[in-house]
Amino acid sequence: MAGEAADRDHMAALEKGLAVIECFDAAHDKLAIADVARATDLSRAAARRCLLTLTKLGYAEFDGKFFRLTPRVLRLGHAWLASSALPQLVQPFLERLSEETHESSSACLLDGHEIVYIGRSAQRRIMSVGLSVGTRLPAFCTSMGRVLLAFRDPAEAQARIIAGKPRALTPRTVTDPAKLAAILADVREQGHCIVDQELELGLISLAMPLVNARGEVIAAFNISGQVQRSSAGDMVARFLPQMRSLQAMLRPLIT
Amino acid sequence: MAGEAADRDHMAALEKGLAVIECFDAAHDKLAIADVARATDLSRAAARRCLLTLTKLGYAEFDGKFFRLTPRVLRLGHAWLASSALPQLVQPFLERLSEETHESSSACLLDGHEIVYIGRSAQRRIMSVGLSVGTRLPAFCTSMGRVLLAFRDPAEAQARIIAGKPRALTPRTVTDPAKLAAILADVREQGHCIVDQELELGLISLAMPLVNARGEVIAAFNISGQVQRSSAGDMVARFLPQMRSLQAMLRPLIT
DNA sequence: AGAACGTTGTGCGATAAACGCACATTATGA
DNA sequence: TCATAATGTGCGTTTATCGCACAACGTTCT
Repeated sequence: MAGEAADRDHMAALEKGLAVIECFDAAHDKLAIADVARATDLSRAAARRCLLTLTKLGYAEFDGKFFRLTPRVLRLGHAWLASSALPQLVQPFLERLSEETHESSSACLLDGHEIVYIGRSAQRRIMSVGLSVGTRLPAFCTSMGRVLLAFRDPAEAQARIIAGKPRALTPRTVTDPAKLAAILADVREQGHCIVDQELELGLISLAMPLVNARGEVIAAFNISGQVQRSSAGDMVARFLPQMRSLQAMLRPLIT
Repeated sequence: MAGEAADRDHMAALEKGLAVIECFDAAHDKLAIADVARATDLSRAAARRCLLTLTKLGYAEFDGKFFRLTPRVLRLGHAWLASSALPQLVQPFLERLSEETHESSSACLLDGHEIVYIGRSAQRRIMSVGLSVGTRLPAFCTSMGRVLLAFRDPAEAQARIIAGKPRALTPRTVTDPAKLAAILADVREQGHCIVDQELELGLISLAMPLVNARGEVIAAFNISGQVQRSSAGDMVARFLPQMRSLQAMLRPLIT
C-alpha cells in the first residue's frame, strides 16, 4: 500500500452520465439529445449514448423526441438519505418545531458554496420556489448558510463565498465579501443568524447551528416566515428560546 | 432514420457507477471496496474505479477505510423532483390533510412492483422504518400500491405482483396472487383501499387514487395511523370524505 | 415548392479507456 | 504466530468509447 493512487483510473463515462442526469431541472423537464449535449458540453454522440443507457436502465424515458427522467432516479438520492442518520433524526423535531411555532422549519448541510436541504416541515408555502429535501440555495445569502459558514475557518468561509460568485437576489442582499465577513463574525458570536429579505422579498429567516455531541457544528436549522407577520426582532424574541431548546435536545443525539 | 438503434452503445461504466451508488442503504451507510464489489457483482477493480471516480466527483468520500455517500448525490434525485410538477403540487395539500386529520399522509407513484414516495407529511413516527421522499415499498401489500395496481390492466397488475415475489411481512399479509386479484377488483370498484396491518403490525392505512384532468390515475395518496387509535372502519368513516374532497380538488390541477 | 437549416440515427476505424489478473503489503483475528 | 481477508499498484489485453461522416427526417423560411 504505497502513496495515493494516481487519477489514472477515472471512469469518464460515469462522470458524463451523472452530468446528464443533473442537467435536468425545474426549467428543463424534458430535453432532446442536442439540448443535453449543449448543457453538458458533451459531443452529441456521447450525450446520446448516455441517454440511451439511462433509458435502458430505467432512469429516463424517451417519447421519440424528448428524454425525461423517471422517478427511478430517486433511488440515487435516497441511497444517501437512507444511509445517513441525520435526516431521519432531525425530521420529527422539525415537524414538532413547525407545529409549535406555526412557521416553516428546515435543516440543511453545507456543500461547497451551497446549502442542501436535508429536512423540512412547511407550514404554508412561503417562498415562490418550492423547497424540498435536496433543494440547493446559495449559502452566502441564507440564514442557515451564514450559520454554517460562520462556524468554519474565516479564510475557508471567505473562499467558499467567493467561489459562489455572490449575486444580489433582492435589493437588500449583501454581496460584498468584506461585509459578509463582518456579518459572519457577528453570527459566530451570537450563535444565531437572522436574514431579512436578502434571499427573497418578504421572506425572513432565523437559523442556528446543529451541534453534535463533540461540539462540532455539522448542520443548521431555521424557522422562516413572512415579514408582514413578524419583524426580525419579533422572530428572535418569539422563536429563539424554542430553537435553543431544540438545539440542546439534539446535541447529545447527534453522533 | 432507420430501425431502432442496436444496444451496441451501452455505457457499461455508467451502469456500474449507478449500481454502486444504489448499493448504499440504511443498513449499509459505509462500505469498503470489497463490500461494494460483493453487493454489486462487480470485480474489485471495477468497484474500486467507480468509488474512486465518485469520490473525485464529490459524490462519495473516503476515510482511508470506508466509503460513504455525500449529500451531493441528492442532486441526482433532486433533478427529478425539480423537473416533475407533481411532487411540488401535492406536497402542500398533504400537509393540510395531515394537519386536519392529525395523521400522517403521503403520495406515491408506481415504479415496477414498488411504490415510490413523492411526498409526505408525517404527524408522528408511526412506522419502524423512516419514510421519506424516495422511499420504496412493495406495491402488493401497501394501500397506495394496491390502488395503483387496481387501476391498471389486471393482467399487467398481476405480472407486476409476481415480478415482486410477494413475501409476507406480517402474519396478516396476503401474498396469494389470486386473492390479491380479488382485492384489487374490490378496490377498483370502491375507489379506495384500506390495508390493515399487512405491511407492519399496528399500522393501518387508507389510500385513494390521484386522478388527472383527463381522468387517468397517475398516483395515489393515503392516510395512515395506528390500529390502537382507529380501526379500519373508523378510518374509512372519518377520513374518506376529506380524502374525496382532496381528490376532487387536485383533479383539475394535475395535467 | 424548394432550399437551407437543425436534429437525429447509424456505421466504422482509431484510440484510449476500462478490464481483471497477479503480486506485494497491510490490517484483522483466531 | 500464523492464517485469512482486504487493499494499492502495475501491466498486458481487450473492448468499450469516441467522434467523425453520411443519410434521412422535420421545420421554417423565401
